[in-house]
Amino acid sequence: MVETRRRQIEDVASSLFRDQGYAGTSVRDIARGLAIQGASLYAHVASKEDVLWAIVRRAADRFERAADEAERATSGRPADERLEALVRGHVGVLTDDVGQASVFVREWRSLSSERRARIGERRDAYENRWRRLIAEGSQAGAFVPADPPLAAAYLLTALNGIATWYRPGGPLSARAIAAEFVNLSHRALAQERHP
Amino acid sequence: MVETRRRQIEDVASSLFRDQGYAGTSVRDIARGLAIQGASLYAHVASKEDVLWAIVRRAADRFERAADEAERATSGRPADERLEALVRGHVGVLTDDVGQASVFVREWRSLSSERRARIGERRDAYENRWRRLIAEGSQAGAFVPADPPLAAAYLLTALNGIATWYRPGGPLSARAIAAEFVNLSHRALAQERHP
DNA sequence: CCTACCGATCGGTAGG
DNA sequence: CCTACCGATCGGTAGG
Repeated sequence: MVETRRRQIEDVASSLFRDQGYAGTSVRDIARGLAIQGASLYAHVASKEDVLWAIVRRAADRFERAADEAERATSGRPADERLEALVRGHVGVLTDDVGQASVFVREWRSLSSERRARIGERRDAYENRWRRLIAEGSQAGAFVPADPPLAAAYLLTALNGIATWYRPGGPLSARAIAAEFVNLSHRALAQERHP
Repeated sequence: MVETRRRQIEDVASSLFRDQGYAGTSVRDIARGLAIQGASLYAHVASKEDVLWAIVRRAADRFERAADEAERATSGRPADERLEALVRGHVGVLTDDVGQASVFVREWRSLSSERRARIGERRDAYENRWRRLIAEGSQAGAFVPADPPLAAAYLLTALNGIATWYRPGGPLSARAIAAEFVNLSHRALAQERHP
């Protein structure tokens, strides 16, 4: 099946791009991971950049869907609950496919300028969801007043760090990481409730 | 002066490595930034990797010195004060020379395996200082109990994110960033004092 | 998916 | 610091 082969290519490429970077990975490296000749890759893809583009777009889709779902499930709830859902969703996307997610996080700058601009907009829109929530929570008194752009950048990069060091099957389960990162993020922002 | 030219090379290279990555930057790109021929660079450096190596080492020196100074200045003080000093020092290193710091943060993986292992050790030792402080603070009751490796990873990558988006002369001063990031980090870990 | 191949660019050297 | 140059590798194409 054509789709399946494309996926294999993207999976192998994700893992190589993650380890060596896009520029540091050759078309022949990718082909070697599939046990085919370098030139044979072009039976399936139009260019090296197309592979990166496909990976980045699919990852962007996943982050957006996770945020949609988190916001849907917690709409109307207090800001700290909505934050928890957003964090949990984001961490889930990272740990479910670290290769893909880390390429999204780190290698999107290697895209050609037009494509870079396009996912740049999607990244901004995604980050804006976090800023908005932080602004709302600050105004509602649920959060300690914070600068929304700075606090969003702080949180998101803290979470995205997972893409750098997480290994499935390692000593830390995805669940344990999510639990701790939810706690840290919650405490960083949420107002203490004094009983 | 030989030292000065080396510095110019490293500064130009830092900025290019930051924007395009080490693998995505050619020796001729660096030379162009100095208005000399690509081959002329080799009158000053032995290899492209030597330039990366020099940048990474100097950045590592600065992070370690900042942590030494922070620990010296707050030794014997409560854990939350020591954390503040460590955060402030780390952020200061990042904002004082973003180019160099971001190469340290992101491009050290491009070093040859022997050198990568050597700064890997230094990075581990640096991260261990944070883990140790978090463990001590957790035990002393100054911090909400946290998993030291996870919490250290969370904090450090949150701070290191500055290397990605900070531009000197931008809308956010280094001082304002440091203040907000100190607050966020403090709240993420510190036990509330109930009056 | 393969073989054969291409022009461009890479990091780096020789010799001034 | 320059000119002239090198072998290796790069992304990609032609033609099966």
